[in-house]
Amino acid sequence: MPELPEVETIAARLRKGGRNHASTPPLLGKRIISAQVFWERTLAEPTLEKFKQKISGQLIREISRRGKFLLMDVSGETLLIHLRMSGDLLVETDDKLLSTYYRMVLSFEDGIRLALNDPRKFARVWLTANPDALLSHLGPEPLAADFAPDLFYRRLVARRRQLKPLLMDQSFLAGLGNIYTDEALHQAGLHPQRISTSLDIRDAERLWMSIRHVLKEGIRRNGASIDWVYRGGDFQNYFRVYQRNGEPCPVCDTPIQRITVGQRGTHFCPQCQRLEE
DNA sequence: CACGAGACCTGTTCGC
DNA sequence: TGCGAACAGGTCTCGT
Repeated sequence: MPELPEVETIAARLRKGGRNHASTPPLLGKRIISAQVFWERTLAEPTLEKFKQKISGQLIREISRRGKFLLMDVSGETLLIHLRMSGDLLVETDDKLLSTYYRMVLSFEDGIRLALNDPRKFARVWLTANPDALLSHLGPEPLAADFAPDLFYRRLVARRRQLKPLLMDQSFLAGLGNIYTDEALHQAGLHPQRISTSLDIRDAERLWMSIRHVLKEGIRRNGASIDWVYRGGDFQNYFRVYQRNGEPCPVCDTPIQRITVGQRGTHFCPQCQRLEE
């Protein structure tokens, strides 16, 4: 489910509380009373015993995001959550029933709970004093002020790879997944299988702009909500190519095509995104 | 180094 | 209707 805009939306909701439809209290400044883990592999680090003991009584001091990781600072340590394919975080009160797909629940003071809902069980949670061990391999934040187009160009031509798998490589750039990569490449008019070294500075600048534009739009729409994992965003209504195979390209009306690139379903316009000039 | 296949998981949708 | 295959917003590890 979650790429950068979805994780950013969730982080903001946990920080400030839910706005629009679902009104939930902020977790910032709240104290954790206890933890329950229903699928052991969800907890990557430390052991279940140590985790329960260390997390109890902790105050949430800060909530942030790096790439697709959600970070919650507690005293001396950081709680990191990666939602992978089907994870979601729900804030609720403890008179609600636990869902079958809850893999971990943190109970806060005032009867508030944070539930990690994750049907496919891919999500992972870490509690560590050294979050950099997990985060240091990540590439730049695409929305950061110091992520400049010329830096992006240099990184692109430093490797010889197809654009789509390269953009989704978290060590190259942190935060893009299948949806936003397809959308950004379409907007930039670049074929997903175009080789990175073949780009000139103008191509790179266009792609830089498209990536940032698409991510900002995603955040503005509170992320995308598709399938049965609904979370309140509506960016799915603004997809130009993702899961729109057969539908007309919004730019030129050519039917959108679906191919497989790097084992991932890939959507593009064969007219706007040509392999060779 | 780059790439493909297979794992990890469960649920939905599609095709016969 | 039923049943298997394909597919799903991610990442890791292994072999070539």
